[in-house]
Amino acid sequence: MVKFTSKDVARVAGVAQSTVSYVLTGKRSISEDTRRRVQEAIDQLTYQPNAGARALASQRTSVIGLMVPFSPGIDTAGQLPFIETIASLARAHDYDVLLVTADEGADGLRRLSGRSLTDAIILMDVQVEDERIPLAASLSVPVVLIGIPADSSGLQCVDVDFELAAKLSVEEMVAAQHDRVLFVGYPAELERRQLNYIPRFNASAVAAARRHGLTLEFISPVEPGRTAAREVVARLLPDFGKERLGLVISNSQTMQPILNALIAHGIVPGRDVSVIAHCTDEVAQEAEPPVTNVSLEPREVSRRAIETVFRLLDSKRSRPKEIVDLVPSRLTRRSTVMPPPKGA
Amino acid sequence: MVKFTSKDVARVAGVAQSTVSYVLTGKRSISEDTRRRVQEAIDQLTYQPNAGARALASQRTSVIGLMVPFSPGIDTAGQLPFIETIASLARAHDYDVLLVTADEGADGLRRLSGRSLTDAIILMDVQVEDERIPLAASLSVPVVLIGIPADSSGLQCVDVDFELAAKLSVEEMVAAQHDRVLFVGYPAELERRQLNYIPRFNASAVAAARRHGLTLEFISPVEPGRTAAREVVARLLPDFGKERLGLVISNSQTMQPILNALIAHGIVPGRDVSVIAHCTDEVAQEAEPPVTNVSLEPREVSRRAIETVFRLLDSKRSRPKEIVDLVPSRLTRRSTVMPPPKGA
DNA sequence: TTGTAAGCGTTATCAA
DNA sequence: TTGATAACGCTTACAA
Repeated sequence: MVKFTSKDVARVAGVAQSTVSYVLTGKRSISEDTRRRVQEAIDQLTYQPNAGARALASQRTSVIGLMVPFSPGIDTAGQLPFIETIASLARAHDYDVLLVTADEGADGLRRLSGRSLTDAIILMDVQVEDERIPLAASLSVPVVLIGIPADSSGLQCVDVDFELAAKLSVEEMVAAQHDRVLFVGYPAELERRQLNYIPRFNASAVAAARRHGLTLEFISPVEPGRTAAREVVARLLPDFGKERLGLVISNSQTMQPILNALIAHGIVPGRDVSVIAHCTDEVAQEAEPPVTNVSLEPREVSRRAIETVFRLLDSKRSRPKEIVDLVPSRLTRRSTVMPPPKGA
Repeated sequence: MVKFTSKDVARVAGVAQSTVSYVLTGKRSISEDTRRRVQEAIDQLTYQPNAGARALASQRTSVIGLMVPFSPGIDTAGQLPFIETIASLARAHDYDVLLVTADEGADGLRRLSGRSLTDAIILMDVQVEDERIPLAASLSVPVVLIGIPADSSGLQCVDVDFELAAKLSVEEMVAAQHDRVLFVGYPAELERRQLNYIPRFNASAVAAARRHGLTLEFISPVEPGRTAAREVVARLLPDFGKERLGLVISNSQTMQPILNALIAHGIVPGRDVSVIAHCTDEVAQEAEPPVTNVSLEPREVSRRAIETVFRLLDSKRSRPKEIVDLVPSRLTRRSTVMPPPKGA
């Protein structure tokens, strides 16, 4: 397969090479006749501009770097909606996505920026103390964070509103008049990684509980999978029936195993215990049984991240002030929360 | 952040610009003294070569294109191990990964190749009749397929050995002396997409069953999620206990819902029914209950795909003959298959 | 409205 | 072992 250049197109169309470029970029007004001849030549040769040459001349790559938290023990399923949405929306803006894994760390960022591989970078799964953050703020390409670091100065952040999610969960438990609410926490691997949403979620839960005079307990860490779930449920076994017990399951991956473990002991969510999970609506709907949830909105988070990227790319140099953009959760009732007691 | 070029490095090191290039690429022998001075200048300026310029001059991008089957209704969780493995292994070879979604179709391939965005392309989830295939074979960049199209001429394919997986499943059911084996099939969306592994899996199952005089039934399509699973189990309900029934669950996503539905009816896998699933070992191990499985090996498939990519990149021009590389499944017993009857 | 030509930052050839 | 220098294929002033 021979590859043609804009010079070839120019020759066929009988114009200057620069005219071909101007037809393509639209940065100059072109007579209708010329435009047509050039376009015909382009079609005839199935010409496409060379990306490297374009990047070199224009200082723009039309590529967005996406650093994803692939590493052992990560919530594998939860990442895909982010990646998918970012890839699709980037293309809608005529950008491509270069995928790098978080295990490259700060060096990865240095590489993307230093080699001018991308015009902007999106960082997923930012940690509280994250070596990439101070670097990110000093790069020549704009960086948008998904997640919130301890110090986000100079950077744009987008994240799920974990505070709201925790608050909604607690309030729903309060409304259903529970004596005791347990927060079933995150896998040790996630806690170790200092994802700041964990303290945000928990602190907000504590605050909301205090406001309503509710006692809160935290079980943590809890691994995903059946074994850990069975242990958690076994530990609670003596208390079911004695009191109105509510479980808030913080992590998507531990939800179904916990439900299974409950059911295995004949404990029916919505009758013998209340369960609220923090997960996407799709996951909640397809759970067994469908579980009342406060939503995660990975697609909306991604949409806003991409939007922020393009805002930054547009407003070259006039760096907009940093913001933390939180996507609110909605609570959807699916009958795993017990109705308030008869007497009420 | 100022960006330095190899010219700057040359000035600082007191050498010609081309010498800097040669130090970096190692395509020329350099005196130890010069190399050191250049390296010091590089370190001092934290110089990194511009990717676009490099691609333009060298005709190599050091980027691999990965086309992934993101689209509504796809097995979201199952894709990630592929993507992750490919991204990591590419980096190990000093390549980056450009992610494009399959909804771009053949145009996406044309773009990657035509604009010289990538040195090679990996196509995931190839369909039987796939508009991208004839195009792929004619591109100037090598293409490796994950999945097998109707006509793979001129292309390298890597895939899970679905035939073997089906055969192992049937043989295990035969060994446990089942009267009747049901294959619980794939979601309609997957069947519609003409993924060739579906007929491969099913045909192999039929052939193996015939060899052993076993009757096979197929339930298909079966959507993922609780609703469809409950329907399937409800339909079978009259037959449990009357005969030795075996279920082979073809699709990872329908497995847990089916298990849940069985358990909800008091039907215990491994005692009242046999279940074998085709899924990764991780998923099988964490299922409730842990399920006997024939393995999917997404990481091994990805590893071989990347290996093939680099083989093709090395053997420029001397295009190796096309191959279909199948990754074998292993059967792992986890007690969801009933022991053979006492009398035996 | 169009053409000419100077870069962009590398690689790689040709001399030395 | 090293230095000049001509590509690489585009974008974008500067002229016309």
